[in-house]
Amino acid sequence: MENQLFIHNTLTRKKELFEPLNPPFAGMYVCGPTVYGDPHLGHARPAITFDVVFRYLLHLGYKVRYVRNITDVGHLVADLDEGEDKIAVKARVEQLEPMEIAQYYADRYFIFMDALNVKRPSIEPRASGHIIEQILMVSQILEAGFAYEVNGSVYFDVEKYSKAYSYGKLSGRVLDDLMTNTRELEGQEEKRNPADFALWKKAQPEHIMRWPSPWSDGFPGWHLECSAMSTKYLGDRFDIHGGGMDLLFPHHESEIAQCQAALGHESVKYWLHNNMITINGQKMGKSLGNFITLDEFFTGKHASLHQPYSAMTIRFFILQAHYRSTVDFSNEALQAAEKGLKKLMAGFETLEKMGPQPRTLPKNKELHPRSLPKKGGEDDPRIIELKQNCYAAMNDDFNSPIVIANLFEAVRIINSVNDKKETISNEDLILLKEIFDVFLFGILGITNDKGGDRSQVVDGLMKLILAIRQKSRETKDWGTSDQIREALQILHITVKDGKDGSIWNIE
RNA sequence: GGUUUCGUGGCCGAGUGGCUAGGCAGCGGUCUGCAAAACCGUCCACAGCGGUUCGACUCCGCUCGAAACCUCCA
Repeated sequence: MENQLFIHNTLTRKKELFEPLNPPFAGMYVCGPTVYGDPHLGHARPAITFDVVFRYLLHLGYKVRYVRNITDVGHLVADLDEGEDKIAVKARVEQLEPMEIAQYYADRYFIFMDALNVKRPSIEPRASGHIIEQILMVSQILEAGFAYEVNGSVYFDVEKYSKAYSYGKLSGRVLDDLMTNTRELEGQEEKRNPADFALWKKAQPEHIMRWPSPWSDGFPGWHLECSAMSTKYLGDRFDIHGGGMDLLFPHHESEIAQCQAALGHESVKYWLHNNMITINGQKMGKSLGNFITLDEFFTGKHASLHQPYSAMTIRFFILQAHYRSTVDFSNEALQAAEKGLKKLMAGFETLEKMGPQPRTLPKNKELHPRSLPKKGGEDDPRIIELKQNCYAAMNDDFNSPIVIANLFEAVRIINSVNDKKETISNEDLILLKEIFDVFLFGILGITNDKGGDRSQVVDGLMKLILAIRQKSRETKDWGTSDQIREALQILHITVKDGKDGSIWNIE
């Protein structure tokens, strides 16, 4: 199978063939969270999006180094580069060390990402641990002549940079517009141009988070950490840089400028951006105050939620949309995702129960019409096609909705075979199982998160109980059999009677 | 105002110049002690107006509407 992976590059706005700079290695950097609040649904989108990218690249055999930062310093509360550090503000309010806040929320982030089955990246560097690298980069930019120092602060000279390179190439912005349209804000008088951004800020006396530098005791500007850390861990040229679309400007635009100025060339080959999650048509975001935390989703404790939703429901919900589309949150949509996922998992369980079957030798002439005739010993072309479709979908800019649609088609075939409406070969069963293992579990990262209480004891008890119930059914003692089923339902154990006995699962 | 992007059936959400997306919900049927599940069939669509074309939901233009970014945000 040829795996020609095409990915959408924001820089060119086209799908491009993915050719890593140094195969079989692939480097990927993704902007991680600023740890000053509980992770919400919006944080889940990029984490899951790039988790799937990570998993697929690994599946294709690349040796991937995936770097996702933790921002624990440098983001200012408001008013551009003037103002207070978010984490410091939170620390003062809660009477804690800033690092205590960062640690607490970083831990919370990891807990919830683990629940969503997001693989841990190869490296998760923190901005506060890379002050030296950031200072070095400021020096490089100063030496290159694309920055200037004023009163202990250092600013990037956008106007001068624009004469040599293109500031705005990623976001499609024009410098003239930026200069005329940037708002006049307090504390901008140090800058030569409103479009300039801070590389290093001198700390005011009350500012808690501060580090010594050649220019002042201060802290790094908020675009710098990603440039410094990506360079440190992935080199001055690497393959993929990802993040939310809301970071396109000014964050990623400024990263490009910083690297170009400091290193003399751009460092990123492919820029990937995931779209936003909306609620009532608006972006779910911290600043709008319309976000729902992952904790609230899992517990159902939020006014907008009709019920709790499991981590896998959230993951599946996000993967049902393409990563470059907005996805609108609603209870209806989440419930549909929950049911769809349940159907998919039930289909897989059915497949496992069917297990390897002896090949049916004489081909039944009365097969279901949709079951295509098979030549001797050949695999079912539909199933081969499913597998090819899944690869084609992933290779087309990670089109997870199409992969899922094909998995539902696989479930249809499985159920149809289970109902004895058609027959497939042992090899086909194995191939179907492989498709689920590779795509649903391996690449999309779905896990079976139900039935957490299952143990050997429970399995044994259930076997006994269902055997007793089966006896009552055989004697048409419906009272007893219904009583058992209802009692089990109260314990959230659902029993379904099929042709070949009863099956059960814990809700 | 500028930049970027989008408007698909009851809801969510793919995709393509002519051929079924898929899920959830609905309707009819099969199966079944009942229930559930499953299977089969089925209804509902491409914002509006022009243009290009043998043919457009798909390309182009305009209109209307929506969002993101231009200030921290995933």
